Amino acid sequence: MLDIKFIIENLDTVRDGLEKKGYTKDVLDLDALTALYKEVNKLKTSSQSIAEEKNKLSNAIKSASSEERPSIIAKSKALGEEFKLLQDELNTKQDEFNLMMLKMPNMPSPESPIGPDDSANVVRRKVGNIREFSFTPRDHIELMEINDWSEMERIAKVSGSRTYAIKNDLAQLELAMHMMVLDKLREHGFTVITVPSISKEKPLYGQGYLPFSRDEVYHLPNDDVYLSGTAELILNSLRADEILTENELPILYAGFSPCFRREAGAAGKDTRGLVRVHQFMKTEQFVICKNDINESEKWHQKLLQISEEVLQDLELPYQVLEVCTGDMGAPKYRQYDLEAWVPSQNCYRETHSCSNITEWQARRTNLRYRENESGKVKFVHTLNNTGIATPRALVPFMENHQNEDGTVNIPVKLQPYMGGKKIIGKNC
RNA sequence: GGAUAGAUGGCCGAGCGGUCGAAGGCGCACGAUUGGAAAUCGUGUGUACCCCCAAAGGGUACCGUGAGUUCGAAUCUCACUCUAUCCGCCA
Repeated sequence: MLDIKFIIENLDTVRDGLEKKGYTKDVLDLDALTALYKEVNKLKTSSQSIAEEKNKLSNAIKSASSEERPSIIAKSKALGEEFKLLQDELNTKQDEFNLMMLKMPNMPSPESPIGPDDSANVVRRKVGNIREFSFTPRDHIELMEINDWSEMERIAKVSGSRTYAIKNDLAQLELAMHMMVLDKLREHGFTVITVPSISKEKPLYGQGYLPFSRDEVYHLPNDDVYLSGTAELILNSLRADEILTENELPILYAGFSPCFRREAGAAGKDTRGLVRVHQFMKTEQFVICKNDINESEKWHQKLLQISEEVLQDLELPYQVLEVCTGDMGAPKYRQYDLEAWVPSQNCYRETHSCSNITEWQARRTNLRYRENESGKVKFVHTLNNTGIATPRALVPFMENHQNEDGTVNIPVKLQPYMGGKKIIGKNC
């Protein structure tokens, strides 16, 4: 959420930001928003002055004589009626205003490339060499089949499409990746935390998932709860409504959780294999820091660096993509995606998404801190980034590290988490 | 699933229709005292919003959430949420 006062004082900047993010006037009308804000304030002023008068009368009653009492009560009662009418109108307008504010996206960073969709994303750098195969490489599905690493067809019968079951060394590999990343994050000062995948509705508004994309999230109507698509959802609301001390910041969470996504908008995309599934596991990096753009940009770079280290430790070639204004989601100020090379698709595929949200989420969750020097209460900045997400990360992993006989090499950094194994597969 | 108890400020805790934004304590900040500190004493100590160019000032709301009763609600009524304990079930 943005600050309404900021919006009003910087109408042109905000209009420009909206445009860059792909919001046209018929989606979000700033003139209507400011007019509504003024109307709400007017109603507030008049309803508050009635409340004031009413309070005065009520207070007068206790000291009034029994003769004056009935007339004061009658007066106060009449004011009460008037108050209620105004209050109803105010509530309606206020709800309308709140909804509009919930729909306002964050302003993009001036550093972000400007463009309407992913075609305008900019490759900032490529790291690692794309391997030249001396044989015809297999895709990850074939590799799983020849090594007896999966039960893809059978699990589809049990659990439906876009689910996966992997076994033997590959199952161990999946968990090993998370352990490796959690260890790394702990070394960087993160608090390792495992969180539920069950969420009430409110955190979805806090994160900025709602009111934007209800279709994407699983809803369990019997209990009116939702299945979380990322630990970010939970971690973002974990400290909601608190006023932290500045000394507590930054708060660094390494959150592990199963994640659920309906993939409603991805029909027909990546239907086979491990790239896009309804349920997966993710270790998430989440940062809560001071309200200072230099501070949060510093953390943004730090998070990016950590996930680059992860891909480097996994010895995967990757590129750093800076996401353009039109392709980043509403909550985001600035976003990088990391994409690892997938030989069978002859392209880079997203493994990490690293975002600075600035205070946009904190305004929604009402998460603040008291500044040491000024004693002022300010909204925190939040940031999030993937640590590692499986099984997707297994796709570039298997394909890049495969040998001609179908075995897969384990990079040195991961070997301790694989019981010292240097290579996995049926033929080794 | 069944049965009880409960939800008050940063924390503990009183209040059970008006004088309550809320006693008292702890904590915290500032000041006095001290060579310095501890102890002691004094003062202060929530958030959001509205009016106001701003400051000063004035006002409204908030005692889990939402509705209701009343001239007036932390206090009474209802619903909901959450927490604790016991029983049952269970990885």
